Amino acid sequence: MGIEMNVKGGNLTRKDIAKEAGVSPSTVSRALSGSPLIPEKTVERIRKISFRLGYSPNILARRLAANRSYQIGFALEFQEQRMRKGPIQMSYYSSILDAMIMEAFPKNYSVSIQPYKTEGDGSVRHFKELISSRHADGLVFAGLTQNSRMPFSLMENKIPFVLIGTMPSDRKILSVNVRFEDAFSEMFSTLESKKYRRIFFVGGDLAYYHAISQKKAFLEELGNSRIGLAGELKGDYSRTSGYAAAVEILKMRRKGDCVFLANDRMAAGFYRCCYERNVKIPGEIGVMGSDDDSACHNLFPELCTIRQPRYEMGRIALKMLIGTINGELAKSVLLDQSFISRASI
Amino acid sequence: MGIEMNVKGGNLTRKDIAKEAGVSPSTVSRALSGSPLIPEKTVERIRKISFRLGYSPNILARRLAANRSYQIGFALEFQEQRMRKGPIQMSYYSSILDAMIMEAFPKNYSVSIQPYKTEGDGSVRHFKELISSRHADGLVFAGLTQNSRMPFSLMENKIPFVLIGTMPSDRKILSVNVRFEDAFSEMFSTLESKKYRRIFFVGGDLAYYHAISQKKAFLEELGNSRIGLAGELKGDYSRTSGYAAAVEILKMRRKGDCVFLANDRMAAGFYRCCYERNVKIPGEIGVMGSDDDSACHNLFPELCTIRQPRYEMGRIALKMLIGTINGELAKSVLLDQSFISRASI
DNA sequence: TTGTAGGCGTTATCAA
DNA sequence: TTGATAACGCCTACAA
Repeated sequence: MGIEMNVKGGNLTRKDIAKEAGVSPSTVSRALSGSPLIPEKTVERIRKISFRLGYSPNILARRLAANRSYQIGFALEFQEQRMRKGPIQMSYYSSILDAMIMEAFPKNYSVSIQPYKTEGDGSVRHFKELISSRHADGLVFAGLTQNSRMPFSLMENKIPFVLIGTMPSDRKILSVNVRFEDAFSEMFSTLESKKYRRIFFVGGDLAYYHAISQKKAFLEELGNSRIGLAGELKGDYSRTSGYAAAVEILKMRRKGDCVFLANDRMAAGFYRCCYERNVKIPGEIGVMGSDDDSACHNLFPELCTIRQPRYEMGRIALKMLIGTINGELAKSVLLDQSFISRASI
Repeated sequence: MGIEMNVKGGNLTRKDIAKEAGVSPSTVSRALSGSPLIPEKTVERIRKISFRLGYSPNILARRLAANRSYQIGFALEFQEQRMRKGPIQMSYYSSILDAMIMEAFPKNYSVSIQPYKTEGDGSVRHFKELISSRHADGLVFAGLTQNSRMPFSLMENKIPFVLIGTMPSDRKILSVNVRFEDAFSEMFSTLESKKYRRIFFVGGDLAYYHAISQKKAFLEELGNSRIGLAGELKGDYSRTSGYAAAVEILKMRRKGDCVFLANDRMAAGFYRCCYERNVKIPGEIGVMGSDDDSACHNLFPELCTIRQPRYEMGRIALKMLIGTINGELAKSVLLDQSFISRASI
């Protein structure tokens, strides 16, 4: 025999199980949700019947009764220009998402991406609706620009949320961020041991906290080292900006120089320029990126980088958020990055 | 003045709006869900009041009443070995997910990832529960192995679902797949025009429909061309298997040879080997991959490849699924790939 | 054109 | 230890 399910036309409900077990619907509810009131024997019997009939409680009803969606929204901005190609830059956030899902799964939460377009206060209203309509119990934001007022408006509206990679000026706002100092310090001592003398800095888009904070820490730790600053260039995290930086840097470079780019993507642009001009890495110039972006694991020689604990950040953010939703107190978290020495220096 | 919201302690409901507007709750419902029964004037008034009070219908109640979750599950297998790093290979599916979300968004559906572990018939039961408990109205599967019985069991259990990249033997099962022939045909004529004489084939993991079908089409179209088969190697889609293939191929290669690898990842492994041995691409050997994987856009020289319309596949799969859920008839779809000529040949 | 009332399937409270 | 029963907030016949 197989499993006999849905013999009945409509939906199977508690009632059906109750009838089959000769108990009342509430007993079924209690038995199935692990209430201590019901004796083990009854629980077992009801469980068996439910399994045999293929019954599982209607989650929609449960959610309504609990007034909770058990859903976490991962708010990601989408760009209409890139419509029909990938308006959400999902691949960039995939490891964070991965972490959030795996963290949510055993807690019976699910994660859904909430795409949004920034448009003044409209988006705050949008999120407020998301919460009050119970689409989600809370939100995780990643990649907000530093000057966004969003977190404050969300706060005022009592929306449960956690920021990833954006440092709020208000302590009460929950966030998960990284510390740059230790990784840079390790990077510079490695560079010293490899006899590098000067370093170029190619920064990221300063609209983001990450870029600002990274630059600050870079310069600070550089000051503590015996490496000299060869030059400072602006980038915007794009591969083309890394390429453009390379064009300049390759002109100015001297023996014993290396370059740090604010993310691996830009480093890939740098590599490309070196490839085209037949400049040897690390022979003629050392190259370092940041993020340990898996898309850059294809570069040769392997790119030396600073790893962001993105998976860990996603995991913690979700944990904090669920805690907050359940009324626990949570505190913002700062994680350490790690310097990954590879063949490009 | 700002927006006055949630002055009331509990939740704002239809009733509150009804009272404010001097109508009954059902009128509010109808007005807000675009029923043709209510005159435009009333609708407008109710809408204004709702907006002013910050009311939006409780989606949980709506879902319960409709007996629909308005959620689509994207079923992805996770690997416990890779726990704490990214057990779901999200980045691989990110553009499909991106597409599904954007397609679902305007239709008021949301997409949530449903991680699962394959374990005999247990997973079918898991999915059946997902549906009967109304966690999701339907499921999208990507990357099932060809010999999986899953689709048939799902079918028997009347679970609405669509497969991406797995060709079911049963016509009644909905799927979105790609045709290989035209792209290969174009590839071979390009190779002819570039005076290539022989080609190596490095296949993918033959557990997948994609790999089987790809190989078949490759050999067929090769037969129609003037290019010769230099050798056939096995791969498993991993970078290391591409590297291993390279080791063999570089030994056997002659002038006028090129190689096709079943995906770009393996091609990246091939590149690495060439880099290490200082073999020039395409000077000493031409290289082609498949998928147009964005993670391989960092390769130099740019990798010639065959593009999978992954975004389009995700979009169509979701459209088909929602159609099916709503009782429409849908038909499986075969999309064309496109050959992307780049500097590596 | 609008209102009334029953139903959706739970959970939780209060009795028994 | 169990059983009624009232929420939960919306949708939708059916009635007016």
